[in-house]
Amino acid sequence: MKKYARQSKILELINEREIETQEDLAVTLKGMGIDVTQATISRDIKELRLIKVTSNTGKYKYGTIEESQNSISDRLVRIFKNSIISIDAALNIVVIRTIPGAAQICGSAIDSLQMTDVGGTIAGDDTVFVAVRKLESVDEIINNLYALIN
Amino acid sequence: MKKYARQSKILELINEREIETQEDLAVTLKGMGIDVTQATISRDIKELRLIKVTSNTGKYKYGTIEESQNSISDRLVRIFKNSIISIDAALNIVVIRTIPGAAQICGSAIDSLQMTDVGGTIAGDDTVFVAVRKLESVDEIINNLYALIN
DNA sequence: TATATTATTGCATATTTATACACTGTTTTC
DNA sequence: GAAAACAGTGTATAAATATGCAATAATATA
Repeated sequence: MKKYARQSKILELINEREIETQEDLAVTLKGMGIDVTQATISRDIKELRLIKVTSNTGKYKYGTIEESQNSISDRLVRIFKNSIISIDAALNIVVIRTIPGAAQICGSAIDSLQMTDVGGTIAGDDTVFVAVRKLESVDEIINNLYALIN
Repeated sequence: MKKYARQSKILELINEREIETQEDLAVTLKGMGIDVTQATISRDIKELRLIKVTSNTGKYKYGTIEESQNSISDRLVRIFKNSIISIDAALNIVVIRTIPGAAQICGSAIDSLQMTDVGGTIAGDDTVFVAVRKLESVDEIINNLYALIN
């Protein structure tokens, strides 16, 4: 039973190097004396719950969910950056204008940020209304949003 | 520019249904009037940082890193369950016996749990030593480990 | 110990995913 | 406003991944 020894090495390897494919991993392991095929690695990866993530270079690489934690909000930030046109306020409503069709996804993004004092959001096609609980918090929320897109 | 509207729908869909493949997603979107090919979805999935996870049924499905958070330690638990033979103590050292070859991965797993008062671990082939900082904490750590495998 | 059961793996291949290239529409620059 | 630079997408296909089946090894059972 050398399954766990192999899986242990796999975890080690994906932390140390940029492993782009399962074949990659198979070759590397072979170089370390662990003889295994891509098929088995596919099964190992499923068991270990490894995921394919984009590395800094834009290439795909294997990683763990844990280490991808950080980049969770990267998605949201990217979406904001690319689709928000303006942020404004009308009393306790923050009004966000987006490029056409992007309001829904910006709304979900804001929801997922779970900012304090945000009561909820509603999105049309190119506009999001963010309901703020306290008038005093409006500025802070706007600042936070600006911070994200800069 | 309907990219963001589409991506928004994609996020919605993978939360509502078990989307197994990109083709799956393409067909579903088509049914909703959003005409798109698998190639574009591949690109969307990269941008949205979606991942392929195993659903309850053992099948693959697409999901977000966020929602996979919970299952982080599932991997460790599974490994423990399958490879630990016994847990014992010698003064401030917790001694874990595993099936041959599995000690390394159990060691990493314990490290990643970041339990309080665990100074460090060292693993051979079928044995892990866990150095505990305080004698009083040994029992608690052993209990925690037992809890994991039951 | 012999037999039955289960787990692990490779091989071959079907399925799935990523991408080079070309085309179109949009934005920027001069 | 024309030219240039860029973003988004489909098509076709290369590349990568998952899996049915069969063989083998490990484990449990009688």
